[in-house]
Amino acid sequence: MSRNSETRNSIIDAALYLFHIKGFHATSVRDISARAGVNSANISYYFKNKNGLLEHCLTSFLDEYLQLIEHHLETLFIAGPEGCLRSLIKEILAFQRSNHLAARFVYGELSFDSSLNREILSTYWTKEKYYLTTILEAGVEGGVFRKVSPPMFILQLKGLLTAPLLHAHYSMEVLYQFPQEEFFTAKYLDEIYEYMDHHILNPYIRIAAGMHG
Amino acid sequence: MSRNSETRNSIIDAALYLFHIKGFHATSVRDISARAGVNSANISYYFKNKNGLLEHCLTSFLDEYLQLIEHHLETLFIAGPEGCLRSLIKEILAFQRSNHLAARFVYGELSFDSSLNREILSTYWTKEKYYLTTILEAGVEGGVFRKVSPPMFILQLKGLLTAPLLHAHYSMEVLYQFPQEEFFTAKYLDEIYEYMDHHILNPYIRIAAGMHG
Amino acid sequence: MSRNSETRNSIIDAALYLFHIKGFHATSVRDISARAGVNSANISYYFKNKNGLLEHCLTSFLDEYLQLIEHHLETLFIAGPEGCLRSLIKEILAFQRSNHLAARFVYGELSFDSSLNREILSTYWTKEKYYLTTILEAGVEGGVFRKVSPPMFILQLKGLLTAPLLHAHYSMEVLYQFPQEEFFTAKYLDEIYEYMDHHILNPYIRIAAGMHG
Amino acid sequence: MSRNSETRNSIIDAALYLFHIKGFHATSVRDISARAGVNSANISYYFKNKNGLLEHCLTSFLDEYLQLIEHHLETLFIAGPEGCLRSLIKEILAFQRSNHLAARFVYGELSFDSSLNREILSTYWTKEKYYLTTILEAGVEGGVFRKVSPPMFILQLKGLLTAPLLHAHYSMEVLYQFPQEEFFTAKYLDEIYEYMDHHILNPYIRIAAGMHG
DNA sequence: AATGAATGAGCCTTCATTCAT
DNA sequence: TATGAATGAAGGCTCATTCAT
Repeated sequence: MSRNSETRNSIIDAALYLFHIKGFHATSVRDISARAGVNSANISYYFKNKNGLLEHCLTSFLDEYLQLIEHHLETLFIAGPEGCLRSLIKEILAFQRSNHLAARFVYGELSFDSSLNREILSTYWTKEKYYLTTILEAGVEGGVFRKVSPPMFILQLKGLLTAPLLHAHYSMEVLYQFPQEEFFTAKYLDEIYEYMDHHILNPYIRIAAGMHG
Repeated sequence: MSRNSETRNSIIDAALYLFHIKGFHATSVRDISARAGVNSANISYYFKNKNGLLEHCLTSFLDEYLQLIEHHLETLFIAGPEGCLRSLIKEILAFQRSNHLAARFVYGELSFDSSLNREILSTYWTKEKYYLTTILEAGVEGGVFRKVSPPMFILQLKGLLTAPLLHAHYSMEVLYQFPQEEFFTAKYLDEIYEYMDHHILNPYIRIAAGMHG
Repeated sequence: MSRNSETRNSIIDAALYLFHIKGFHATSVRDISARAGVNSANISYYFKNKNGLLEHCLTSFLDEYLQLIEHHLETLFIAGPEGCLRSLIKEILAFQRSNHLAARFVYGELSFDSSLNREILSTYWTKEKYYLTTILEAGVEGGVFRKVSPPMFILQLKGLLTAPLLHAHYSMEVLYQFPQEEFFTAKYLDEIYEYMDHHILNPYIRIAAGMHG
Repeated sequence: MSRNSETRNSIIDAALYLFHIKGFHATSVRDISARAGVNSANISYYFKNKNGLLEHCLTSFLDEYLQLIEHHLETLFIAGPEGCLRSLIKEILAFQRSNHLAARFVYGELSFDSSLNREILSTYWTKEKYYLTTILEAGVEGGVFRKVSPPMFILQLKGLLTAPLLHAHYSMEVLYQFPQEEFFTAKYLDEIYEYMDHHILNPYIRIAAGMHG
């Protein structure tokens, strides 16, 4: 039951794709195994059951995501709160773009109540919140950020960061914006920067520095 | 097959609740009929099938939502683009709060690919986009709004407006913000106003008017 | 879900036959439904699941069996302990013969450990033991029975009564005795009577009465 | 494929235990291999398949059992029919007690119809019947036994001998008799002796000898 | 001698739906 | 209008078994 079997990987790939397209509950293990080109009993073999496969998809995505933030936090003292937050946002967008299958599915499936999800996700999001709050408070203390309410800010930031994921169909088919394209991400990043500039940067400093219009 | 049978209504209530809790695919027709206290054959009788019930839930929510915008658009010439947009945002938040069962489920289910959804939803969202764009362009033309890209703005606005819905669990269990409480909605509205002020209001006018910090 | 649907009855008949032939675990719900000529979902519909069907077969057999003993006990004061026990044995053999499908399966399946069986069966057997012990003790007190140990006697009696069931194949294919035939039952009943005469009847009374050689 | 591999033995032990607890069909190959602490492919390797393992368990038990009777028959001319039968019964009870895992399972599984069982078992039981009949007929001819019908007697004897096995749960949980304890076996042996005395010993001889009350 | 990977068949159950009443 | 009976399809999962190593 090696961690790097080809069968195992093909199952994960198929699952990510189908979960993201149809959602977890609308995807059958037979769907997954058919797409992976393997026998469906392998899902039970490698992940115990369908939920185990879900759990693996969730945690492996979230592990990487948290590591990204964690590693980034180390730059807080070098880059300062503003630089740190700015580059963090950039990297999160990039990360979501390169992992958009998992990302969309995690955020989508997340809305629904499942004890499984809740237990797993709470842990991750609590850590994420802690990291973000740390950056914010450092900024407020140093006078570079306004005195924002961290939860309120985090919720809005999350809304902005995940909008291209959660409204992907809408974005593409109604707005003709294609979140997967590099061009879009660059533009969208600028928008979030601008939001950030006006919303949490301390205006006096901003004006003093003559930054960002 | 009257439109106002008690049986019919109890089915809708049960469906909305369960769809929003577990999602469409994880909810069985028996779940719904059990919660509604009626025989499951009634679902076929009133809505043809499970998809018909879904369709009804989607469209009745979206109908009301679109009407809200539509009616609002009529105030465009009286209140002006800024006032119109401002009060529209307020009403959308209020509408989502009082219809949060349907709202959360519509946006959640929306992420997934289903020919049904696609057909139904595209029509609505296209109209919504048209209305919002109308307001925006009126504002830009009148000089009260900056020259923003409507799609980009709409996507961000959507992200902000739906964040309390789509990240409801996260909001409550990690951030301790409770989107259903009136207090929250009021505070969140202010945040969006502030975002709007900085993000699309023409800065010269803003400064001239000495408005909003 | 009426208690007397034809579908329901055909399922029970098929189940009893197959359980007794192949045993519970070797019988699939498809086997049962195929033999009953109904859709396999009906098993779930009428008995919740395969275990529920088993449980029904067990309890309905045991209910009838216990009632038989219970009704019989009422003759204790009329027929006296000896007559009562004698006719009880006769009726049990007759009952087992006319319900041999259920009987063989209940005693056979009983050997195996299943929390289900244990819970259900214990209650019944405890009652059975109580009834038998009542008869025995009445006989001992009245001097008509020897001072036998009730458990020991009951175990042997059980062994004798169930032998034609539990060793049915052996009986038929090796010994050429056919427990289902009336002739066999009559002969076997005599054998048990004889065992009873020598084994628990008080010898002094027996000799005095000049009974049974 | 040596006959005495440790792996092989651990499989047999695990199988005997699980077959006796859950029955053959309720026991999976994985259950067995897990309990034996070996890879489940070993079962194929050593016994061809699950049925082969069953077959081995049956035959190795029955071989030993038949040998026991066979060896015993040699004492017929020394000990005489009564002594021979008496000590045979004693040894069968002892044998069943020390092999109760296999014994209970063999008799339990025996009830069910399986071409496998039938083929295997018939041979053994036929031999057993032959041996027992030989003893009986020797006794009848010598005047020490009454003219009993061998099949009838064998069936009853079998019922009595296997009662503690086949009604093991019942015996322990309802009657509080524990067949595995030495004390029980001794007491039970006496009971069977008494049955034998009254049931097949020629009464004149018995009275003349003044034996056994 | 023994294993882990992989399979196809089959398991029990639940599903959405139909239909006579 | 509303129901209970019944169904065929599909669900997730476990099974005994094979095979290369």
